[in-house]
Amino acid sequence: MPRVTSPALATGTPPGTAAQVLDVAERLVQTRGFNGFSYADIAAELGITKATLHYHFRTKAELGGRLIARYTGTFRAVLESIGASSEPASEKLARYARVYAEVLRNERMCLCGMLAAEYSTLPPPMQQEIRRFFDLNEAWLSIVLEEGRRAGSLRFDGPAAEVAALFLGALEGAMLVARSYADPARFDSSSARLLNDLTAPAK
Amino acid sequence: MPRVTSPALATGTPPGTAAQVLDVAERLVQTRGFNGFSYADIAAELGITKATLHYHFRTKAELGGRLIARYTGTFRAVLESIGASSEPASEKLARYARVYAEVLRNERMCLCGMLAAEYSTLPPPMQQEIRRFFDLNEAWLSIVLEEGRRAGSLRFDGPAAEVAALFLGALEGAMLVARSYADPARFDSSSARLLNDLTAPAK
DNA sequence: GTCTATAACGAGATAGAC
DNA sequence: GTCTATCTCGTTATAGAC
Repeated sequence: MPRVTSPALATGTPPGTAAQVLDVAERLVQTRGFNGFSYADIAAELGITKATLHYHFRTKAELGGRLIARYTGTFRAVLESIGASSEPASEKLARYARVYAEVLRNERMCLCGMLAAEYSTLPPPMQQEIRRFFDLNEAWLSIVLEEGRRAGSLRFDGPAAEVAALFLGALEGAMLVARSYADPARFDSSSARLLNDLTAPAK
Repeated sequence: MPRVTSPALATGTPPGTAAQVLDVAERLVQTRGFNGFSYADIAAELGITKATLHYHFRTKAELGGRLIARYTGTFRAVLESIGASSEPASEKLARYARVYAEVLRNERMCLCGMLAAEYSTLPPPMQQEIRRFFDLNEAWLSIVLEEGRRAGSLRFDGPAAEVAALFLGALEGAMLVARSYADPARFDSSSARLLNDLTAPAK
């Protein structure tokens, strides 16, 4: 028998089983890694069987792929939202960093940062989607950085793409290390310093 | 029958089974993660049985602990070597970054950076050793940074410990992302930029 | 769409012979 | 110090009833 039959409300999508599975799986990947959880973990948490999981996501690789796709989609929407605002580029970068800080405060690592560690053990389709996530972030960052440099709110030398790569990597690494100390303030410190180097700045 | 009975030479320690196991396991952790390999992988590569592995390392947790201990010890020696030189602090930092670049060129992630991703799945003794590794690195970096600021070869604001944390995290993150692209040059770019921000610098 | 049951395999670990 | 043999459990995945 179906466990939950919540009706589709006018507002928002109801939490169908597939969505609930994605929610739990996402948290497990972000905290334990793709090789650090099993279908049994998800099933136990939702009170369903592993067989039901396989009905919604035939294989773990497929679940992983859909996980990244959803995460990237959500992220893209956030980036577009921040990008569309009329704030100075420096503030857009600060808001971007705050997104990562929020993830960390939930005791999680960036989904794709976590998967990047396990990269060589993942199926090629997942690998490709991970790179796409990074590409998306760096492309967005490059645009914001260039915009800030033109407007004078940011100062840096060389290609914006290089600064974007540094910024992204530094945030990912700051999350990675801060998590070992269960200390979000560690991340905030590095984040603020990165921002400051781009605004106060050079020479 | 014993597979290899290489005599202990006057120079260096012969590659006993335990050391060979550590070598293989280290590479597997750095490329696949602690949850991404098994005793069977090591045994197959060395042509021994899993039982033999358990003789040298009773549990996988013990193997993991000894792995970090050896890695930290090697790292400590490298840091002391760099620290003892009479080069300017900026060059010491550059040499430090080159150590990471070398790891990446071997298609590996920093051992403890990798383990930091899997942190929440690891036994507490391993967790503590991971933090010790980061502590060691940040303490060393703090000293070098302070030394460089006093001597005038480095310029930065605020506590050296904060800059050390940023520097360490940024290198770890740069490795993490660069590995997904199999592109060491990505790391070199971020690394050079970090160094430059500390030497060319602020305001 | 969810269940029970089970297949098929790999994991970490141990006993005991040599 | 290394082996063979085995145990126990967890893993992904499938078949078929409801």
